[in-house]
Order: sequence, then C-alpha cells, then structure tokens
Amino acid sequence: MGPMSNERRHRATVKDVATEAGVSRGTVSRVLNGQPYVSSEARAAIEAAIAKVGFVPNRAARSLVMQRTQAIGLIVHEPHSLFIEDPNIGAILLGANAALSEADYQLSFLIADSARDIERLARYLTGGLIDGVIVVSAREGDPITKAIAQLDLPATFVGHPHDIGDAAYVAIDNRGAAREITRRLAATGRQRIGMIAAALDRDSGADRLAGFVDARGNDFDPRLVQRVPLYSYADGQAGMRALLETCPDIDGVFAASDAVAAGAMDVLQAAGKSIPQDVGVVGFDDSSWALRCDPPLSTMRQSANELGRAAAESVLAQLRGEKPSTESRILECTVVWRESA
Amino acid sequence: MGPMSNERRHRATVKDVATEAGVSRGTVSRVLNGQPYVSSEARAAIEAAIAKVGFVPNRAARSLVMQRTQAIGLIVHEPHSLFIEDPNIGAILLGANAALSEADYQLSFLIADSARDIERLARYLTGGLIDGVIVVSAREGDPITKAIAQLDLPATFVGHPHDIGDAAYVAIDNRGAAREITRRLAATGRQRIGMIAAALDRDSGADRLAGFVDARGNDFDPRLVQRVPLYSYADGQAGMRALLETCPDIDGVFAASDAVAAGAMDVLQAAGKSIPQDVGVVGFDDSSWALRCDPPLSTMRQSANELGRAAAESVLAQLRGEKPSTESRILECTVVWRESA
DNA sequence: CTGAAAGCGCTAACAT
DNA sequence: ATGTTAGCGCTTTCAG
Repeated sequence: MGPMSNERRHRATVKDVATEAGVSRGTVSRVLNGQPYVSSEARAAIEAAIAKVGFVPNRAARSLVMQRTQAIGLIVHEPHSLFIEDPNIGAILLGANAALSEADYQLSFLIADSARDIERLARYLTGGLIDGVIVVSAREGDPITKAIAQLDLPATFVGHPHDIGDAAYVAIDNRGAAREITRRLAATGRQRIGMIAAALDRDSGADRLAGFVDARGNDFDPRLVQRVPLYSYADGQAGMRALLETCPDIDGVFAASDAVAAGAMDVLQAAGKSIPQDVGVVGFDDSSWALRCDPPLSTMRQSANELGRAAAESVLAQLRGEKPSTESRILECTVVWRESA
Repeated sequence: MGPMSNERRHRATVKDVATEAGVSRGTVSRVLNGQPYVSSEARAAIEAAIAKVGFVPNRAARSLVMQRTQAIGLIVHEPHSLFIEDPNIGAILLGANAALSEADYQLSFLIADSARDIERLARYLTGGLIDGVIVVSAREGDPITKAIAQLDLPATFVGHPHDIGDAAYVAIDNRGAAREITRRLAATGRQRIGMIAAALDRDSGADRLAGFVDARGNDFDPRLVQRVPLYSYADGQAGMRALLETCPDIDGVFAASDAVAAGAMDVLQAAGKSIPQDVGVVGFDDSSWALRCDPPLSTMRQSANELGRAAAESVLAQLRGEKPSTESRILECTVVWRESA
C-alpha cells in the first residue's frame, strides 16, 4: 500500500533529490554532510526534496568513497554457554550499543567460539566493513589480539590482558576491589577465609585472586584457595565442595563472581552451615544473582554497562584521531553490603 | 612488523591481483565469484596472486554493485534489563549467528528500546545495509512490524503476533505445550491449580494462558490466574503472593516461565509451603533457572537456539527467492520432569 | 575463455 | 555558493 510498490527496486538517489530540488548532486551531498557554503534556499529546497522522494542515503556507496563504514564490531570470545549465563556480557553489549547509537554508529556483534570462527573473524575484520572493534574477554595470548594488532585496526579492550601492548582498554581495578571486599569480609571477624578463584586465564580472574592474596597478607593460606575454570554457578558448587573438604570449619568465602557465590552458598547450606552465622560469603559483580541469593549476597558492584559505554567511546575517540585518555580507563567499583556476610 | 606498515592505507584491490596474475579485472572477479569459463591456468595464477598480495575483497564495493550486503539484522524489541535476564534471547541470538555464519552472512544486532530507537532502526533498515531481518519478541501492533511491511524487507519473526499477516515466522506451539504441562501437573493429583501468566502482550504469553485454560476445562477458575507484566523473577514473586492471598490452599502452580517459577517457589517456601508436597510448581523454557531451583524445576523445554537457527534459515531461504516452508515453522517442545511437581 | 568498458550511489576536489 | 567531474572497488554486459 506504499506510494510505490517497488520501493526496494528503485530507491531514490542523490540524483533524484538533485533533480527534484533543481540543484546539482554536489550541493545535495553538501547538505547531507552538513557542510557550510550552502544557501538557505538551496538547503530548504533540498530538504523538501529529500522528504518528498523519500531519500535515504545508500551506506555502501558512502562507505566505498569515504573508506569508512560507521560500524563498530564487538567481539565476544567466549564459549557460547557462558555468553548466555554471564549477565556482564549482556550489559557490556547494551552499554556499548547505547553509546554507539548516539554517535550514529552501528554495532556489529561478532562472536568467536571455535578456531574456525576466529579465522572467519580475522577475514571479516580485514574486509573493511568495520571501522574499529571492542574486544570483550580476551585471554592472555589470544589469537584475536594478534590479528587486531597486525591489522592495526582501532580497538579497545574490555579488561587488560597483559599482552595487548599499548592498546587502549577500559577496565575496573579487579585487584583493588578484591582486596577491599576481602578486607571487609575479614572485618566481620572471620578467621579462616577461603577463596573460590575462577577464570584465571583472564586478567579479571587472576587479578581478583591477587587482590585476595594481598588482603590476607600474613594470614594467607594457599590451601584455602580453590581454582575453578569458569565464573559459573556449577563451578561455584564444585569449588565450595573442595574447600569444605580441605577445611570443614571455614568461616568466610570470597567467591570470584556472584554466580560462583550462589553455587557456594547452596553447597554450604546443604552441608548444614548457616549464612552468615557460620560462614560469611561475598561475591563479585552485583549481578541479578546477588538478590536472588538467600540471604541476599554482599558483593562488589561493577557497572558492566558503563564499561561497554566507555569502551565504545574509546574506539570513537581513536577514530577521531584522539589518543585515548589514560584517566578514564579505570572505572569505579563499590561495595554493596547485604546479609550474606 | 607486517610486510607493509600501511596495510590499511592501501589494501590490495582486484586490479592489483589482475596485474600480478597478468589477467584482467574481469577474470579475477569471475574467479572470486566461482563462475565457470575460466581456464585452469588463469585460475591458478589468480589464486597465487591473491595469496601473494593478501587480497581481501572490499565488501562495500561489492555491496554497492550487487545491491546486497551479506548481512542480516536481528532486532530485539525489549526493555534493556530483560534482554540481560532472559536466557532465551541470548540463545536465539547465538543460534541465528551460527546459521548465518555458516552461510557466510554477518549478523548485525539491533536493539530497540525507546521510541527514538525505533525511528533510528527504521532508517537503518532502509539504508540498504541489511538484506533481511529476524525479529525477536515483537508485540501485537508493534511499529517495527509495520515498518518492515512497508519496506517489504525479507523478514522472519520469532513467535507469531497475529498482525504480521502472511510474513514468515518460526515459533513453538506455546498453547499446546502449556496445555500439556498443565495436564501433567494435574495428573499428580492437584486440585486447586493456578497460573502466573506473564507477558500477555506477546503471543507467547497469551498462548500459554490459553493452553492453561484449555487444560483446566471445566475446572478452570479465573480467580486462580494472576497476570504479571514480565517473564521475570520479581514478577513471579509478586504473582505468587497475590495467588496465595486469593487461595491460601492452592496446591499447583503453572508459571509462565522458569524465572517466574523461581520467584513463585521462593515465595511459597517463605510462606512455609513445601514443594512438591504441599504445592507442585511447573515452569516453562528449561532455562538455567530450572536447575538452580530447589527442588529442581519441572518444566517445558524449548530450544531457543534452534529457534534462532530456524529463523536465520528462513530469512536466507527468502533471500534465495524460496517460499518459506510451512512445515518447519513450528518447533517441538518436550516436558522435562524433575522434582518440583 | 577473456578483455574492455560501463556503472552501482556517493563524495570531494576543482572550477566557476 | 554551486555545478562539474573524477573516481572509491567491484561486478557484469558485450565484444572478441
């Protein structure tokens, strides 16, 4: 029922607008790109013509000549299942999308799971469809990191694996935050405090463990650290079982994430421990898991949404030729103290 | 340290390959597109040249001339928070991405939250950057539905709002599935079975309620239905509280989703009811919530991942000019019976 | 089987 | 301030 049934077959072009407005294509282009030196009459005529013929610029054509696409990739390098379970990734995605869309950039979501994906991804990045990338959850020695460096594509990492060289990144101070919440837990009078450390192949995981070690200082007992692969509920359960075996009278647990904490709490309660009376538990993230725990979880709040937004802004800044500022790289975290410790 | 430091400045083009191989650009193009009528010598020379100069086709240029982009949009029309909490959306996204990437299509993720987003989206869709779209969680009377119809852009809906006309869709039989699990719950000997119905502005929510009504038949009691806005844990709690108030001796609950069921279970247990002895609870989705419940939740499994994959394949089929097949539109669900009922 | 040439829709000099 | 023109990198007739 539209004005023309074959809208997609012959969409209006700059030329149509120019003819309609009685000017040349160059002038239309100038208006389109907000350039100066256009008379107000011409501008008005062109704007009317655009509306009349229903003109929408063809981005492929524009990309071709401008050598940029107005699109930013967001790479998530993560096993599929975790992507679904980890609320941080969703929040990062949303935050980045919001910032990009304000700047009229399109977010293109790229997921790498298999080796085959990575290869495809590398080709894609080279294809010129993307002006820059945000890389979420890269590991140390990640092939994606290398591919990006080789392409010298504007990129910002979320988190800071140590091998990204001087590439831009945004992150939270995982180590400092872990130190802080561990101390806070110790301040409730706990003596035998353990940690379920996860994702040690990523900086976030490794740094949270380092912060825990810092905070324990002379009280640090390596037997009270259990290492598990993922920030997941199931690994939280497994880690807690192991910890209980090593130290049945453990009275404090720092779980590397809220999901891990939830698993740990369930195991503790099944073992007849009451929380926080017998054991204090703290998590990390302040994700939706935290309020779902019983009792509600004390945890460290990080704004994954802000992280995504900051990463997007960093890429955009690079695109404008700015050096990403050092100050805004580290975002704040705050302790959220509830009832689990 | 690459072969040339200015790779991005001057990337190899078809012309470079042609020169290197000693043929014309036309022949190179034929090889690139796997067309016949190219001598094997020419083909070999060109392939060698491509490898040598590190040629990667410029997609913008190709898009411009071919009038297609090899990219498919996936529109999620959902409040931000729900996107993060709803595991189905993540799974749909991953399923669609997998199918598209196998076909060498890029998934472009589009999120609509505000009215402003919708307008931007409509412009984007018109921009020619997208060959087709997958629409997730459209509502009845959704402006996005109209925009797509007007553009006559190849589209496939996940779910089937009644106002999408003869547009393609993939879905599960929410009504049949709800009927089935309600009957299964009744078969455990429950008398006073209620439902927490959610998201009634979407076909999935409305159909699950209809299935419940079907199953209850003459036993249906409208006072035992509580309507809540979202498929969320918090709404599950709220719904359950209301239900307990209306009918303190309720002995069965069908929750419209697992998250809703989890909220309901927590409220029931806080009210001193034991599950499944006093009250049987069933959910819907078989998401990660289900196993996290205590006792584990009996629920209806739907494969959101398959849904995403099927939607992608449907769009791809439309792009090839095929009529989407009617048979594969409805995907199977299966009851997963655990201990909550 | 292959080369030459036209053009996709747009922007960006270069004139005027 | 505006029109003209030359491409951006690719595919695709059309000749040969």
